[in-house]
Amino acid sequence: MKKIKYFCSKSCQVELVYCKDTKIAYPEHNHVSHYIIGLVINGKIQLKNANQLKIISKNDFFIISPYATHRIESIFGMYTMITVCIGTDFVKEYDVKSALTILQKIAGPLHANGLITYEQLAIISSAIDMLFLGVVNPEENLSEEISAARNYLEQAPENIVSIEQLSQSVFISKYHFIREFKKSVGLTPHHFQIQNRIRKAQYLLLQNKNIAEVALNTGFYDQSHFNKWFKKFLGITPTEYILSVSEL
DNA sequence: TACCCCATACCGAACCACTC
DNA sequence: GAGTGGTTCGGTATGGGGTA
Repeated sequence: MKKIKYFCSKSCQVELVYCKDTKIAYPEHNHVSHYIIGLVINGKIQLKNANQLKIISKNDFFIISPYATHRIESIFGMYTMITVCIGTDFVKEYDVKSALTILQKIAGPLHANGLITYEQLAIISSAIDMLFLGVVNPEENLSEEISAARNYLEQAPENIVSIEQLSQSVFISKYHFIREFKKSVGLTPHHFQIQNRIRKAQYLLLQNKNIAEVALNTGFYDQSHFNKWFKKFLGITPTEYILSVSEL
């Protein structure tokens, strides 16, 4: 089995990522429209979330709300982890039973192959339960200006737009804009834009578009730069990503 | 397709000044 | 003191070239 395996639905509303014996670190980022449930299968990771550092050990789980900026570091060596990403729309439109059915469909074979235990499956299920019970609520505390800029970068990350243009569009100075954006969103405008470009690229790659085409359609200058950022955010190259994806 | 290298432009953190 | 604008400068993303 490959070190990273992605399982996702056509709509990308439910996605499972299995990272096996890896040291991949994920830089500061957030997920704009997904809840994240992570479970450490083996080893330990360090999670920085809401300015708190936490050590997540074997069989510990964590839940990340949409827009919550976080970072994962592998300071304790190799780790194995399962991450379940559930779209906010999915949580609104479906019930916990639907989510657990999908989980069973994906994780069943992993369990059958001895990659996760029954207990670990149960931990993920209870975390999904918590999500649907509304225990986890995303915090939103944005000014109108920052919200508008964030929406723009979310909806059209491929557009080439400078910080200056962006700040002018919301009628505040660029210096103040960068400060306020980072304070509210957790990432600088540029990082947030790149992150959303990578998300869009993931989606386009699943539509069988070729890598060079995806690079250009997501606002990157060329494939070389696209590859660099893709690997920085996901730990693997676009080709490795395509090879590691199984659709449900 | 996946990397690497390097010069240049741009971003953003830190600091300071100004206004209220 | 808080909020905001301006400046500086180091870091890094970009642009453009290359090789395997």
